[in-house]
Amino acid sequence: MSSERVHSESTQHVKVDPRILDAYYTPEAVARELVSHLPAGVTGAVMDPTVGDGALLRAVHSRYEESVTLLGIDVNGKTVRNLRRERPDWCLSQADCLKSESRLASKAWRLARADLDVVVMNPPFSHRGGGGAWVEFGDFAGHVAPAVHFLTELISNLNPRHGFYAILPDGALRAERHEKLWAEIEKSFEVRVLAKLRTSLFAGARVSTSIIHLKSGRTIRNEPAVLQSKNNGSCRCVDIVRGRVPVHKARTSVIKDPVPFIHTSAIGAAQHPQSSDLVLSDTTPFVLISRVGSWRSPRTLEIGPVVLSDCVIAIRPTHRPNLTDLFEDIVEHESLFLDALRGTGAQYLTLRALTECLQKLGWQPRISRSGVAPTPCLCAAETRVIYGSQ
DNA sequence: CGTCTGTATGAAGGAAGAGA
DNA sequence: TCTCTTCCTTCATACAGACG
Repeated sequence: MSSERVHSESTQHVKVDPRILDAYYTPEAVARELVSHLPAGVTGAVMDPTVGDGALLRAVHSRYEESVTLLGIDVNGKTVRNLRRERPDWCLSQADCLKSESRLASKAWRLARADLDVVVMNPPFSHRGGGGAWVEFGDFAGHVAPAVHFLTELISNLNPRHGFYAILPDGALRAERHEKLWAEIEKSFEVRVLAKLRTSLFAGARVSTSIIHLKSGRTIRNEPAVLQSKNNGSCRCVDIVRGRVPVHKARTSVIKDPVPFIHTSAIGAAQHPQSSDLVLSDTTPFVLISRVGSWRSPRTLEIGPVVLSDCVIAIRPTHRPNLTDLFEDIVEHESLFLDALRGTGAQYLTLRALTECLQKLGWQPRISRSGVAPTPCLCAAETRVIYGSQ
């Protein structure tokens, strides 16, 4: 996972300077899983640019035995020296693959540039506090997480016949800041998620990860189909409102005039904590769903006002009689929302992902501010909305 | 008055770590 | 070991003050 890995037993993790990276080894089981996805006819060079204790290359060797040449690079000199003693037949170099001068000086990199079959990799993951690196790729320029930085450097400089097989955190694949970069990558690479890994595979970490494959060639995306949903011909506009009040603030606020506070654990069952910030209160009716954590059955809430926790999202139909239709649509197509829940750590639903889900169901969502009265919709349907006085 | 720069605030994404 | 809550970080926008 990390180019800062220290040689030791696999499956253990070693904390390095937390301002830089957490270092984890690739567990043998994960290495075998990744290698099982490689094609049968690999006969040339296979490279791991963050070789660490060599788990990935060992898995490659046990599958292809002597038919492949193994190249490994790691930024940590001690790691490379230890591995050289263990595996004198591998070509191992100490270099920083993120720096062109450093990698160009290494023998393993030069051999990989000349002729390469496959890259297997488990790059350093992003983590809290990491601002990321500035990356330029095609028309994309921006800050990306370390794992994505690594991947971008490699796909920009190597051309393996069978492509790149990488273990990446969900954040690397799903974060909105990477969205444009992936769109750019998919212009010239076929990108496939081969497997999703369990969150507990890396000892000491809780990360959602996947094995992905990038191969030269354009990805053809299927247009998302609009699913069948109830449509009575009326206005299908809905407001998406993300709650704004963190739980800890709700607890410490001064009581003025208690307003029900709605948190994930209280979906459908309003609580009365200490908060009463009427400015942040939202007008029902709406369908409540949780934003962070696992998917819970949505609930409708028809009596307001309420204060929404920042962990929940309210979906409010502009045409009030549509509340039941909206609720039933969400319940019926729950799998759509389950698929949209992603995250390296906890799972969460982004407003964009939610918007796409609702669009697939034939709704016309727009993102509204919490605590602000709903404005009439601009759709063609002739419906009038009256809130508050009903 | 318009522009530039610095600061405050808000919105949203996202991961650590507590607790079950 | 896994789930879920808490709340941190980043980015965007609004606002205020300095300056020409």
